[in-house]
Amino acid sequence: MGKKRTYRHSKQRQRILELLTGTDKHPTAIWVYDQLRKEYPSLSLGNVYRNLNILVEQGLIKNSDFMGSFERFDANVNPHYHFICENCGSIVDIDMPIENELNDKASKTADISIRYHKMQFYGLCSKCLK
Amino acid sequence: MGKKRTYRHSKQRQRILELLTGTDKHPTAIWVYDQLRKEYPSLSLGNVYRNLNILVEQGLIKNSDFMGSFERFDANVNPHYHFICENCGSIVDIDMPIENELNDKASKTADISIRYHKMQFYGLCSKCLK
DNA sequence: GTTCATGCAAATCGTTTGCACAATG
DNA sequence: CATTGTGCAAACGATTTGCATGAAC
Repeated sequence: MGKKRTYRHSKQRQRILELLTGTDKHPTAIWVYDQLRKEYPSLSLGNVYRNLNILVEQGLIKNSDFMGSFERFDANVNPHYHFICENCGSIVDIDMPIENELNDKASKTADISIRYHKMQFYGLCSKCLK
Repeated sequence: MGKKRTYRHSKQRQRILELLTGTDKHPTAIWVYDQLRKEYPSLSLGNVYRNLNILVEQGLIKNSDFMGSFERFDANVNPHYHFICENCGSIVDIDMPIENELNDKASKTADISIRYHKMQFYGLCSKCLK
């Protein structure tokens, strides 16, 4: 039995979503907080976090994180891609050549100069496949 | 004039590096700490962090971080790649198709099943190019 | 009126730092 | 002996949570 959860309407959450859909930045919680404090002077940062997480739950926004909240250290200093198991969280180096053409391809989509890229694959590792 | 810095030999740092080169995991600081505490019961976590950062400075290990220490929220929930400016830190969505063949290519390098991938390009944005 | 949303402050968690002492070169 | 490394504890910064009150349905 999944926990049931109902969402009520909230002006603050509504405005947070509007702020996010209205910008091409990738805002942090504090940015949202600073913007919205002008309209709701009593707004609390904790509530911004709560609503951002609810919007993620609802699938209305995405949280761009990477490998979780821990720093990870790697003695393999050569450029390489990573695989992250969605079930157990283990991280594996992927032994395939770097696709440098992607840098050129991506450069052409905007007025930017690209030096390198990082890539992470997500799925299930051998252990978790069984 | 860059600040000069000399590194002395330290058994703890030596062992931290050995631990990292001897594993294919991508350890966190606490993992290293727990391993090494068996050998050095008085070891402090703060010192582990200090040494990990020194090893990164020396280019002997890598710190796999992503977009800095802040969570970033994005109302664009469609899969897309990101560009991150190395100078100003701004994040831009990259408007190019997802390279799904890469999932197959990467799957073949190990016994894993891949559902999707993320990619981040790094370089200079239009503002910082000038 | 039951449940969810809010503000506030305190708590939590990963990481960094100040300090006094020990080890290195 | 000048400088770096260490342990310890406190500080830090981003995020979460407990609690009492207010709003939604």
